[in-house]
Amino acid sequence: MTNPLDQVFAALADPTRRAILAMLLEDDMAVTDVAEPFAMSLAAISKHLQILAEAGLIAQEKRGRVKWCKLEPDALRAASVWMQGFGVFDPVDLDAFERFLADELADPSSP
Amino acid sequence: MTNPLDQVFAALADPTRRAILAMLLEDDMAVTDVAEPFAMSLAAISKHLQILAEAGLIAQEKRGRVKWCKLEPDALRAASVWMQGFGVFDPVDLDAFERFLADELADPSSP
DNA sequence: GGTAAGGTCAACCATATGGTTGAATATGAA
DNA sequence: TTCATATTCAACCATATGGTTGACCTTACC
Repeated sequence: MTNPLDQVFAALADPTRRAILAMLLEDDMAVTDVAEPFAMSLAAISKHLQILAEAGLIAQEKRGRVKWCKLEPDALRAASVWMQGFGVFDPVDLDAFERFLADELADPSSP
Repeated sequence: MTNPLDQVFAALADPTRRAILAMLLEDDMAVTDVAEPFAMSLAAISKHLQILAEAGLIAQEKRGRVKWCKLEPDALRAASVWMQGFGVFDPVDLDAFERFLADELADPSSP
C-alpha cells in the first residue's frame, strides 16, 4: 500500500478514524483526549492515530510529555480530486456534512 | 461495516478497484472485458466487482450470458460531501484527475 | 444434443486489520 | 527521589482481505 490514495482511502474507511478527524476539525488535541470518547483502549487509538499520520491526514507534535494531534486537511486533496473526476457534484453541501458529523460523533464508541 | 461511508471508502482503497471505476468511466463493460487488462484471475475481478456493487459504486445487469457493469457515480456523493467538509478545495481540477487516470490505468496489472 | 464461453461458488492460503493486555519509556510534579 | 501521567511497544488473538484453484451453472452456438 505505497500509493498515497490507497493510504488515504483506507484511513477514511474506518468510522473511528473518521470520527477522530471530525473531532480534530474543532481543535488540536492530545492523544489521551482524542481517546476519551471512545470505548477502546488508548493503545488502539494510538494505532489509529499512527495510521492517520502515515496517510498524512494528521500531524503529531510532541510537546513535553503530551503529543498533540493536528488535522492536515491538505492530505485529502488528492483523494478529493480523484473523486471529483467522477462527477457531477453539488457545490459543497455543508448541511449534509454537519449531519454526517452529528451521526459520527453521536456515539463514536460503537462504530 | 454497515455504514455506507465505510463501504465506499474501503472500496476505493484498492488500486485495482479504482482502476476498474476509471475504466467504467469510458463505457459500460462486461466482466470478462473488465478483467482483461489485469494480471489476476477472473474470479478475483468478479469479487472486486461484487465489492464495488455492494458499495453502490457500480450496477450489474445480466443480459444473456454476459453481465454488464455500469458506473454509478452517485454513490460517491456522500463520501465527497464528507471530504468537502474538511476543506478548502480548489474548484474541480480535471487536469489533476486526468493525471491520476493516466497513472492508474497505465499498468493496472501491478497495483 | 454436444461443446464452448461467461461468471460465480467453495475451499483454501497468506497476510493485513483492529482490537486486547501488560510491560516499557519519557516527562512532569511533589 | 518518588510517584503519577502520557504514550508507545510487543505479543497475542479473531476476523477480514485479496488472491488462488477447480468444480459448477447458465446461456449461446453448431
